Formats: sequence, C-alpha cells, structure tokens
Amino acid sequence: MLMNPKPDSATSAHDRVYRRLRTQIMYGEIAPGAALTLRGIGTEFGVSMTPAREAVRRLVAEGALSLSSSGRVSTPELSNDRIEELAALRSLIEVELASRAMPRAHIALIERLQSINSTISEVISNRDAAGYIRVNLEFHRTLYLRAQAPAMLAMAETVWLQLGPTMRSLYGRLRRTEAPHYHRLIIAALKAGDEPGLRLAVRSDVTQGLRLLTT
Amino acid sequence: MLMNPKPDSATSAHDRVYRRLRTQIMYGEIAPGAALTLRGIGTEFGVSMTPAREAVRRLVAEGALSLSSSGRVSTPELSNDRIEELAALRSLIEVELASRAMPRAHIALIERLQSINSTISEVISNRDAAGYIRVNLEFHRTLYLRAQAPAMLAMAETVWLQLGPTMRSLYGRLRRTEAPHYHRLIIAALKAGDEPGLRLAVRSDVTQGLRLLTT
DNA sequence: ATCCGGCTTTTGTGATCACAATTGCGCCAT
DNA sequence: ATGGCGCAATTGTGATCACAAAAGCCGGAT
Repeated sequence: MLMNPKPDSATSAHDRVYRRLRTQIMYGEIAPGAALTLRGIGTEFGVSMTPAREAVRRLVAEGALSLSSSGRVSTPELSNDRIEELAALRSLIEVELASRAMPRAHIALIERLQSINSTISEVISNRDAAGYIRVNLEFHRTLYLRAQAPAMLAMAETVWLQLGPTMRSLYGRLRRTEAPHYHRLIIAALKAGDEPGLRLAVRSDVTQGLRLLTT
Repeated sequence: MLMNPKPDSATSAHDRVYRRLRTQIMYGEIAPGAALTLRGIGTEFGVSMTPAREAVRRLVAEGALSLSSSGRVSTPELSNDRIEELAALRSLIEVELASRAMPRAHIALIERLQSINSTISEVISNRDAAGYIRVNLEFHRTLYLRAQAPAMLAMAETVWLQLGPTMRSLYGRLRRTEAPHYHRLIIAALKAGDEPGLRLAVRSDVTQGLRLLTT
C-alpha cells in the first residue's frame, strides 16, 4: 500500500533553494545586477555548493539569472528592447490564457479576483513594492489557472520571472495610489462575458508598465 | 586590449553535454519515454556525473526532459492536451516573430529560405525523420532571426525542444512526399509583402501536424 | 593624486565519495 | 506457470576536495 508521501514537504535541498530564490526574484526582492555566489547561497540556506549550483543553473536556464562569461551569477539588467519583447510575450500568452479561462470563470472565481484586487490597495499604502508585485501576479495567476493550460501558464510565469528584478524599479517609479484600473476592466469583462473586452483589458494591463520606459 | 577569446570553443564541459543532448532531443533523435541515467550520460561524453547532472537539470528546467518523483530522468511523453497547448504557443509566438521579421526580410533572406526549402525534398526521400525536423526548424529559425527578438526566439525554441521527442513519432506517421505546402505560402507572402497572408501561412504550417492527433 | 603591477583571496568547475532509496532480477512457494 | 518476497545492483543526492581562473586589493612609481 502506498501512503501519501507528503507531496509538498518531501523535497530535495536544491528544490528548496530553487523555490526560495525563484520567489525572491519573481517578486522583485533582488535588485537588477545584484551579484550572487554559490558559496554564499549555500551558507545562506545551510547547504553545500552542490544544491546551490543546481538551483542557480535552473534559474539561469529560465532566464531568471544571468551568467557572466567567467561563470559569475547575477540578476539580469534588461535592455529596453528586451523589456519590450518580454512585455509583448506577456501580452500574447496572457491574452490567450484569459480567453481560455473565460468560459470556465464562474462567479466564485470573479469574487476571488475582486477579493485579491481589494488587498492591493493596502499593500500600496505600505509602499511595499514586492508585496504589490506579488498580489498583482496572484491576481493574474488566479485567473489563468482556470484556463487549464499548464504549459502556457508555465511560459507566462517564466516571463514574469525574467521581468522580476526589473519590475521592482519600474513600479518604484510608479507613484500609484489606487488599485489598477485595468484589473477592474478585466473583472467587468468577465462578468459581462465580453471576450474582446477581456482581451483588450488584459493586453492593456500587461503593457501598461511599459509606458514608464518611453516617457 | 581584449583579444577575441574564441567565443564558440571556450565552453565548459557541462555546456558541451547540454548542447549535444539538446540537439538530439530537439531533432527527435530520442524516442519519447526513453530513460537516461547521469552515469550513462557521463561515460558517454567522457565526463563525471557533475557536468552530466547540470546539463540534465538545465534541460529539465526547459521542459526538454522530465523528472520522475524518484529523480529518474526520461524524455517526456506528452498528452494530447499538452501537445495542443504547445502547438498553440508555437502559433502565438511564431506568428508574431514572422510578422516582426517581414519588414526586414530582403531578397537574400527569401532566397535563403527557398534554398533551405528545396533541401527538404531530398531529406524526405531518405526517410530521415530527424533530418526533416532539423531542416524544417532551420527554415523557421532563419526567418525568425530577422525579427531581432532574441527573447521570443528563445521562447519558440523552448517549445520546439519540448515537442522534439513527440515530433518524431508524429512525422513518422506522416507519409510526406513533397516539401510542405505552407512553406511555399510563407515565401510567397513574404515576397508579396502580404502580412495577413504571412500570419495565416505560419499559423497553418505550425498547427498542421496537430491534425494527426485528432484524425 | 593616479595608474599600473603583482599578490592574495574569492569563486566556479569538475571529480570523487558515502549514503539512501529505488529498481529490477531471481528465487521460492503455491 | 504465476505471483510475491527479498536481495543485489543501479541510481540520484549532497558533501568535500583540488585546481585554475578571475576579481579585488595594496603598494609603489610617476
């Protein structure tokens, strides 16, 4: 007989290191260009270099960290061209995810989205950049999970990961005082069953941060 | 003064292993579900387990290999749902790449595409599945390189990688006798500067293999 | 004060080892 | 012949070590 082997806690050391690093990067808790060392990560998480190396390699493969020619690891500093590309990718993938999620979006999901959206305000008042990014992404992820498209969602999360360190400085410049306008448009389009409106709202929300680069 | 440090040959061992494995997987030279061992890979490439492990981890992170709960590594066997998702991703990303490449596509590029396309016929007559996949992807990559969008191209290649082992069996069922019809449509649209036609042709070419699943 | 040289320290890489868990084979009982 | 049990071989994981290269630092010359 196979007992349930604690599916969440039975993780290897490199996986723990990977997940914690990944979370820090995705939520913009590490500044762009910050340097990391394998031994430093190892001692920070209480493991040897081996799991630290594997976690770092994995994050490099996902574009969350960049590797200098001499093997040094740091969070990437993205060029404006690359940011534009990643925003375009977010738009392409997330519009599709939202579109696929819409037919399955029942009322409980919409209420959940409204609840998440309402917590954004208090995070904003605390000037908590990482918290803002986290709640914002939770809003999107909650919607996209309904699309039942794990490969697409993984792709979208990879893009979020690559944008993580940059988002912090971007949202830092953005002196926001209220919950994002486009989130309300997304919820309204979901309620109305308005698919073109949903696609437009998601595209607008995703590319909105881009304006900070050009202006 | 900084001399050019042989940018292509100065590679670490794990990178050599990674690239060779990646090529084999992307071009469908490994059947879906095939098992791999770290020690096996190590001895095959004349290195120890350490570089083999890093190469495998990297490929797992890219979705090119799948990891069982006990850490065993194998090429993934994709469900039909996942294949549909990946095809949809190819369509989204590659249509955008083609669209961005079109304004920069001068006559030399079109001739290059025609040249690549003409070699497909002879590969087909040899019943060389891996060769067919390789030339087919080279056709697409050549076009997309002109888009000057490295992040998008990397995303597209990741999808190709995930589909690699499956493509072999897919193209195996496809008894093809001539170069793909949609490649000629792509070239014609490029020549005519017909952007909607190009988008349609790319979308059709990319999702064409999918019909083998449903019929 | 600034720039250059050499030296020390830090850092990544790859090999090897000990260990635990899983796998898979063979043997035995029915 | 078949199904289950147990042992042996295989395999992934993580730690440690030796080594080479890169980075940072300190001092001296100009």
